[in-house]
Amino acid sequence: MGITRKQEIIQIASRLFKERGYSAVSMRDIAQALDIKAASLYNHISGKQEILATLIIEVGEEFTSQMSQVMTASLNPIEKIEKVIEMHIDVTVNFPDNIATLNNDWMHLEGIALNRVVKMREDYEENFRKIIKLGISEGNIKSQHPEVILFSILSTLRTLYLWNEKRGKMDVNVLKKDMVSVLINGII
Amino acid sequence: MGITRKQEIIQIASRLFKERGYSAVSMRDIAQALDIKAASLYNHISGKQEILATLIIEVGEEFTSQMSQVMTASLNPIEKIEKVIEMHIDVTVNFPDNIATLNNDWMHLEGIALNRVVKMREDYEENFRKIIKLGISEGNIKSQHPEVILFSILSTLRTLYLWNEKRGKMDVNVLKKDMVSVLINGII
DNA sequence: GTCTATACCTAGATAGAC
DNA sequence: GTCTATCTAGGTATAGAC
Repeated sequence: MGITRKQEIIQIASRLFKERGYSAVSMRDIAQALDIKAASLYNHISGKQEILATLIIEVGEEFTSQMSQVMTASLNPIEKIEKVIEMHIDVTVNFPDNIATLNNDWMHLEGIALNRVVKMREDYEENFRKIIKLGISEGNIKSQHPEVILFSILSTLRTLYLWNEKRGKMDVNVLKKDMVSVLINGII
Repeated sequence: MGITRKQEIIQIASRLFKERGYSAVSMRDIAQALDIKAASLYNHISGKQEILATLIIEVGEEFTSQMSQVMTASLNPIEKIEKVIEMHIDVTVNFPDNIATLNNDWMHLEGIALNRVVKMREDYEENFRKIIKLGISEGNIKSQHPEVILFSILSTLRTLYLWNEKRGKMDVNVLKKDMVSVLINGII
């Protein structure tokens, strides 16, 4: 009961999309990496768009579900941010290629898949923003532009996937501890 | 004495590359945005590769030159990091489209242009790493994995270009002050 | 489930008229 | 400096044999 051929195609494709981007990878490239001909791919997927939509929505739903767990947990804002950072590191370790494609190629989605993903992203940001604003109003977070805080943390987390060579040598739990420390307490 | 047709082509192209990525933008797209035919582009540039190389190297050299000024300035490590943050915000304001392409499409460069850009990037990171390590050894920066600090700050700075809608409403000097504060002192 | 063959389209780029 | 016309290569996708 290994993975299906469809999952295999999506896995290989996401690795190629990460390296070269969706538009620069052809169906022939994907097929070649699987040692089959391009035409054979169409027995398992409807087209290139389906590959893109599947792998982006897979990781998008993971983020959505994890974020909603954080939102309903009984933690203070700082603790929630810590959880979000740790969660983001876990998802990056589990779906590094999907995240690259989500970040860089979401705009090549077509139809309702595009709308879904844009909405997921907005909801995710809005939840994060709520945590930060609550922390500011409670006096636990510096009274700074919440957008600057949101952007700084989120852009670091979103590009974690680029950091695999160095992270590979580092224990995930050490990385979490250090990341939380740097992003919350600063570097001084 | 306005800009040349070549500069105009590169300007339009960089905006399109930012929005859709290098591979998804055709020479016909670029031509259409200039209200001419694709064949006419070749009177001003040798091909699509030249457009890519020109706009990436332009901003790459800007970063390189600005970073070397910071390195030779008589400032302590924390002050140097502040300067790098401020510098990065300035370059982002001046070259937002070039930075998007540098970040996302550098791997589509061919020949020696690719080597040059990869080296520029490595040198830039290495300079930043030196500042952080010196700060740690002098006791002004937290004794944490320097790579985590480097990565956190750099990934925030590199994706600043994505943040144009909100930044547009914010004064550049306020943004610099807040960014320095968040990245150096944290959010608490 | 994979193949060959192919349809149809769009890509980057060039030639030569104006 | 821009045009039309065109070349060649490569793209996504389908039909039908095995």
